[in-house]
Amino acid sequence: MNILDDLNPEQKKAVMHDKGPLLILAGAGSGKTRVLTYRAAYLIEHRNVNPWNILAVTFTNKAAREMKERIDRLVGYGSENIWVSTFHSTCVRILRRFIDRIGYERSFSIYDDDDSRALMRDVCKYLDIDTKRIPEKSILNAISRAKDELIGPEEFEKNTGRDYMLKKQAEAYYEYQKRLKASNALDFDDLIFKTVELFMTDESALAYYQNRFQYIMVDEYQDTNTAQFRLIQLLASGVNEYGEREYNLCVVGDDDQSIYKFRGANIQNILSFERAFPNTKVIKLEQNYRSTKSILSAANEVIANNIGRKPKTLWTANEQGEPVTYTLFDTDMDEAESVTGEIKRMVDNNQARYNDFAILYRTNAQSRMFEEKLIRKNIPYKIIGSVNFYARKEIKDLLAYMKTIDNGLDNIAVKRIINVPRRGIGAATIEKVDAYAINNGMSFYDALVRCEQIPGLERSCAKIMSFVSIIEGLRSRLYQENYNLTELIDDILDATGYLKELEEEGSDEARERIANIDELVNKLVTYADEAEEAPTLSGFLEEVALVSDIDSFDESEDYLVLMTLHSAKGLEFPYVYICGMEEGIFPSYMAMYSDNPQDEIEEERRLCYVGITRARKRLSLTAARQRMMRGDISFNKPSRFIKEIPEHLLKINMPDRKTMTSFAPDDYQPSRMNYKPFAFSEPKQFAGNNLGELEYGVGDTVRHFRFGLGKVTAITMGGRDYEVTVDFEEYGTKKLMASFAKLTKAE
DNA sequence: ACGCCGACCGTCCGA
DNA sequence: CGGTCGGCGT
Repeated sequence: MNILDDLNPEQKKAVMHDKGPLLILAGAGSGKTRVLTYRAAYLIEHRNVNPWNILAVTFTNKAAREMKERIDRLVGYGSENIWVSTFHSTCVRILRRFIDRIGYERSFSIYDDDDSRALMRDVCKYLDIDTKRIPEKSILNAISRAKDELIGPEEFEKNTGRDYMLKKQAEAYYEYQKRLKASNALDFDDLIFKTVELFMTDESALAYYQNRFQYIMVDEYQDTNTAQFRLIQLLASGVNEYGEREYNLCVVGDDDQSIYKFRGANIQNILSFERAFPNTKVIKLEQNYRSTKSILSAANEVIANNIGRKPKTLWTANEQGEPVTYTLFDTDMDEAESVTGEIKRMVDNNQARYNDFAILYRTNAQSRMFEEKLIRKNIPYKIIGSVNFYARKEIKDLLAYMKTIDNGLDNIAVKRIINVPRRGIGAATIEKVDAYAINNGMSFYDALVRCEQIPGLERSCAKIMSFVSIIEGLRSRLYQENYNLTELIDDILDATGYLKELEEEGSDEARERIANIDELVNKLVTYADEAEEAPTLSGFLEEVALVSDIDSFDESEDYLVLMTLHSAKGLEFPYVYICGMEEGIFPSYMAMYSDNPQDEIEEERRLCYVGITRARKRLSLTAARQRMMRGDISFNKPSRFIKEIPEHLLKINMPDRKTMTSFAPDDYQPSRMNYKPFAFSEPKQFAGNNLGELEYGVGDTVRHFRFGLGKVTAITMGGRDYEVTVDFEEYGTKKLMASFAKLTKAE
């Protein structure tokens, strides 16, 4: 076999690169996954590298799974020993083995956002922090950013100065971290942070992994944060048998696709990689294999508006293809109706299947209108990232039972379910137990066990004891022979009366909850069947904690998929719709009016670039003049990103309905009153600017009073008016302002 | 202790 | 608009 045959020269160089740091700047669609997988295969087959010594890190489980499958197909056997997983899973695996060295128990819980918020609520109450003035969310956010930067509570406090707000946040950070520890729990950011901490404090643990991971590959490197960079740097800094540092680290990224600054991604990681790792070999992959020339040119034109990027130009040998289309609708409802209708028509005519399409948007809220239309049209669809399955109440309740059984120290889990279903244990009781637990340095659960010693609890104690005995009963069964996890969940549902309560309620909502519970049981069975090691409760909880919605996306199933532009990163589709191309939506209002609009608009633009480059054959952009947002009607201008695509690449569609009016004028500024960014009660800003509808579109023949007959070749918006390009039979091509030219449609 | 209702709020993106 | 929280009545 020669796997090198289907690679271009640059790709080949990357695959065959021997030792030392390698930075691959891989443009969108340039075959970076191919390079990574081939490289892994090449190392194994041609350099005699033991698969055991290779680590590949991705951002999503889906990407990890796919990479594994592709390597599997390339190398016969042994590939199962390659460690391919996400940053978070990698860290969990490491911590499960060594976290006791930094004072946690190896059975630690993983807190999701909800759990973290519940904990922070407790913390704020305890510290008397007025969450009206300092919302929990903002504190959690500050902590999260700090952890991204490897800043612990001590260092955070040092940097607070005299700022009251920051001082309070520092206090909360301390207490939050203290309580996580007491609950033997880690939040998402801790997974990375604590792994770095482990490696910094325990040389033998670090040496173990440095020795194991002699070749490291990182995908989507542009989205790593400082903590992740440090983690990779530590792992890659092992020495070989001659005592030399080789830095066999291969990272793949594209600075133009960096779209996660808001969650701490540090673009410097890619921009200064060469400085961090001396003698870095840099390889650029600039040939795009995915998109048509039209689509790629549009992408290049848009991203060219960003300054401070690594210079590169993607090119493709693919055909020119159809022009990118842009359609401005009256309302978001028209937009959804038309897009879904167009897709259905193509599928009905057997021109495409549903899974050839993707509808992309900036915010999850935009999915609503589409969903309504899809249901009405009976189109099979999947919305990625709307309500996370594991965030549903009944699922979280059951998981909290499992966590309580698995890790009795997990105070948040215990508090969540102590009165679910209702056992007559109220807030007052919980408060007393909690205070007792804190004063006596014990866990909430241990305090429950000793509730007889807690003053003022005489009446509730019986109720508490019955809860404790349920948990103890379930826990003891876990250690029986032949007891499996499916039985456990059945026993939980049974012993707690959870299922019974739902069955008795009999409402539609209750039925749906039961269906969700069944789904959870299914997932548990799947987990037990597919687990690589012996299935355990912690193993299942861990898997659940680390899945994201995109992981469940299966492109081989024939449904239409809708998702945010962020979720679409790394995917491709023949036909892509990017909807809601409006100022205030995309780019978002937050970016436009932030402290640093320049930077944030550039990030939005990169997001736009990511979106455009998802399309293989056809890209359709849409916008709406008016749109329902949070119950109000808002009016937005078309997105600046539309204007950044040169007109010769853009085909402006007129919606079917004859209601075209002008674009909003350029000086049309969103209102900032009332924190309602772009909502107006009346569209009065349009008054005096009514240019009348355009009765013609691109391709139509029109008549001008002086130039005679001509064919419309393009319509763009310039400022306050349409700019119409007409190819006249006698006078050649002219650009005209629609409101002045008085063009009429000729038959 | 608990359920209901109305006020209020926060507005994006996500592992 | 939709979720959450606090107040109030039972």
